Formats: sequence, C-alpha cells, structure tokens
Amino acid sequence: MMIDIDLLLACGAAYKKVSAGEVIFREGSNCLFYYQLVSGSVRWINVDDEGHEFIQTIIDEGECFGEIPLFDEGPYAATAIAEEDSVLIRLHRSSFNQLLKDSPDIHFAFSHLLAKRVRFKFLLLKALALNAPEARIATLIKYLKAENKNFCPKCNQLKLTRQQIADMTGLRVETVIRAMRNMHDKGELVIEKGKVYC
Amino acid sequence: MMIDIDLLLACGAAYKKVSAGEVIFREGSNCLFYYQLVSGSVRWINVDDEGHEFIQTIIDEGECFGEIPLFDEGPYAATAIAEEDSVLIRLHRSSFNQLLKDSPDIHFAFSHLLAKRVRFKFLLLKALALNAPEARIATLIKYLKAENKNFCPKCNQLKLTRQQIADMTGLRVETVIRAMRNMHDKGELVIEKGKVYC
DNA sequence: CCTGTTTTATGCGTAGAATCATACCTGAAG
DNA sequence: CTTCAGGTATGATTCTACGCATAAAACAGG
Repeated sequence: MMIDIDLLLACGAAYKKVSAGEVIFREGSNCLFYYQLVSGSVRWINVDDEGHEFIQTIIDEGECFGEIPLFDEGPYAATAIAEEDSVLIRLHRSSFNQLLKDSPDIHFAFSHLLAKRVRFKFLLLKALALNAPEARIATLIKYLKAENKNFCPKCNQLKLTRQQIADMTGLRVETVIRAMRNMHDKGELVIEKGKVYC
Repeated sequence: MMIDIDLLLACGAAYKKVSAGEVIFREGSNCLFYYQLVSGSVRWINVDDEGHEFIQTIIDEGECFGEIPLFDEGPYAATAIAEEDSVLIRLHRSSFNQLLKDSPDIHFAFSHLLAKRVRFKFLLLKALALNAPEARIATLIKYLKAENKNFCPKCNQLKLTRQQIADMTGLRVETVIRAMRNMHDKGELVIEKGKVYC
C-alpha cells in the first residue's frame, strides 16, 4: 500500500533521510505523521526489559507503516528503526486525515490494508499459540512468500537472517537454525551457503 | 462497535438465532454477511490437528465480528462458534458495502475498529513472543479490563475460565491455574471461590 | 440434600526450548 | 591473500511448561 508520491507532495508531504539504526518513532509516543518508505528498509519492533526483540514486521520499499494510530488515536504500538540507510516520505496527520475525507478510494484502500494487517496477526498468533518451532517458521515463510515480503521472487530467496526469523516467531536463533536445518533435511526448503531458498 | 439496529434492518438485515455450540462461520470459508451480536456470546477460534484451540477473541453483546474479509476480500481467518444461545443480526455483504459507501461516518468508525483490532493483536503477539506465563496473562487481563471485555465492571470480576485464558494466551490450563495462584499470592489479583477479581 | 458435571487444584515425570560456550563459514574490505 | 565481522553451526546443560493423573471444590438441577 502506497499513496502516489506526487499526490503526497501536493498535500504537503516531505522527504526525510534516516541512517541505519536510527529510531523513526518510538512505542508509546504520539503519532504525528503518516509514513511511507521510499527506499531502504525499516523494522518495527517491541523490546522487553532483557533487550529481547519481537519484530512485528520488516517494512520493504514502497510500503507505508505506523498507520494504526492515525485511525484509532492511540500511541504507537511498536518502535520503528531503520535497518539500513533509508528515505521516507511523511505527511502531517491532519493532512492525511483530510486526504482520507476527500478521497473515499484512498480511504477504502486503507481499510483494505488494515484488514490485511489484522489477518496477518491472526495467522501469526495462531502459529505462536499452537505450533512448535518448525511449523511457526513454515507459517511465517509461507506468508512472506505469498506477499513477496522480505523475499526475492526472482531467485526464490528469503531475505532474512535466522536472527530476524527468530525475532518474528518468538524463538531463539539456535532454535531457528536447528529447526531450519531439519526442514532442509526433510526437503521443505533449501539452504545453500547459509542462504534460504523456498 | 455496533451499527444502529434500525438502520441495519432498513438496509435489509435479518435476525438469526443460534444455539450454544453452533458454528456461525468457519475458518477458510467465504464471507457473505456482516454480523453483529445482539445477545449471548460468541468465541472466535483457530483449531489445530490435535484439537487445541486458540481463542482470537470472545465477542460480547453489542459487538460486531468477522468483519476482516469484508474489507480485504479474503476468507475467514477463524471459526465463530456460539458460546451460549445467542441472537445475531446479519446483513448481506453487498448491502454492507453500500452502507459504507453511503456513510463516510460509518466507514471511519470501521477504520477505527480495524485499527483497534490490529493494536490488540500487536499487544498479544508481543506478550506471546517475549513474556513468560504470568506476564502474558497479566497483559491479557489488563487489556480486557481496559476495554470492559469479558469483564464485569460492577463487581470487578473477570468472566473467563482458566481454560479460556489458556486458550487466549497459548498456554495450558494447569499452567494458567498455577500462574494465577502465584499472582494471587503476590497480590496481583484476587481469587475467591475460584472467581477472579482484579 | 444428594447427584452429576464442570472447573479448579496439585503432584510428578518428561520433552524440548532456552542458555551458554565454542567453532566454523562466508563475504566484504584492505 | 589476509583479516575481520556478521552470521551460521553444534554440543552440553539447565530450566520450565507440558502432559497426565488424581483429587477437591463449585455449581446447577432435580
């Protein structure tokens, strides 16, 4: 989901560059902007007291993010951090709201997006609550592949480290590494020189 | 979130009675109606091969449910089962769509609702991925209390069995019972004759 | 008040994920 | 080619939630 950049600029949006590791917004803080990722990548995480991360999602080029508070008036539910040097475009929330009011089509596109977000969370919650490590990982990979997210369709390669997969499934790196080796041995995916193909 | 019943009826909605245990719609099936719960309660679940349930949410009187596919055109992400004898009101999806188009206010109310759904899922996923049993349960209870969901504000009593809490947090009954006894001993909640007050 | 059913309670052995330690690839930079 | 860092691999040990068994409350119905 992405709004046309020219339209955004016409509404008063501005580009913003962020460097790898920079925090774009923090869990619990107020939402001031609508954000869209022009280039780079952003990870959207929760952190606990021991420093363990849960990655809600990793945002690729051309996706918007942090849109929930724009619709329900709450604070951010997670922290957005640039994974690599990235370029964002951002629009003040009041302008975004006006845009929604003026354009029912855009509003419907966002309802669609929100519904998809809920759907993905349903899927992952089900997997975390009911499934053992291998099945959790399989669920995540299947979803990412279907959505072409964090995935290269040309070379069929998953663009995530074991650590990132662990942080998206509530597991530890070692567990993910072992589980995925198993899946490789069972022919459920291919690991070659550490890279994952599926 | 609930649409005015007179308005729904004017759009062609109809009442429907269901008995306890009856399936209203099933995971994976197509969405034909918008549903609203008039009386009773409905649980919205995923089931795995071994028969273990994950309860995505328990719907109380006056809430709508199963709205995701109406917005993203996908199949149902979970199965809805009547917990007790209940009365629903349902509206054909085409009429619902028309209603959204005709009434931007209602459309905005649903965007708000969808955003809240995503927010709750964020919260729970974070808890399932990062937290031990007690903290998971605490997160769930805190949320339910704040939303007055499955909770009696008059007597401060949680209206869920340990089994239901287990099925909402990806734990086993015994684990939940033990964890909640602990929380009681630590003064984090009160258990009296098996009932939970917080 | 008795009876049966549902829910809560508690003990105990076990499976398996977390944790810690260590070593090995792999690709990028000099 | 060598060095180095980030990622992957693997063994050993700990820890705790699970799974099963059994019992005791709590409650509804007759």
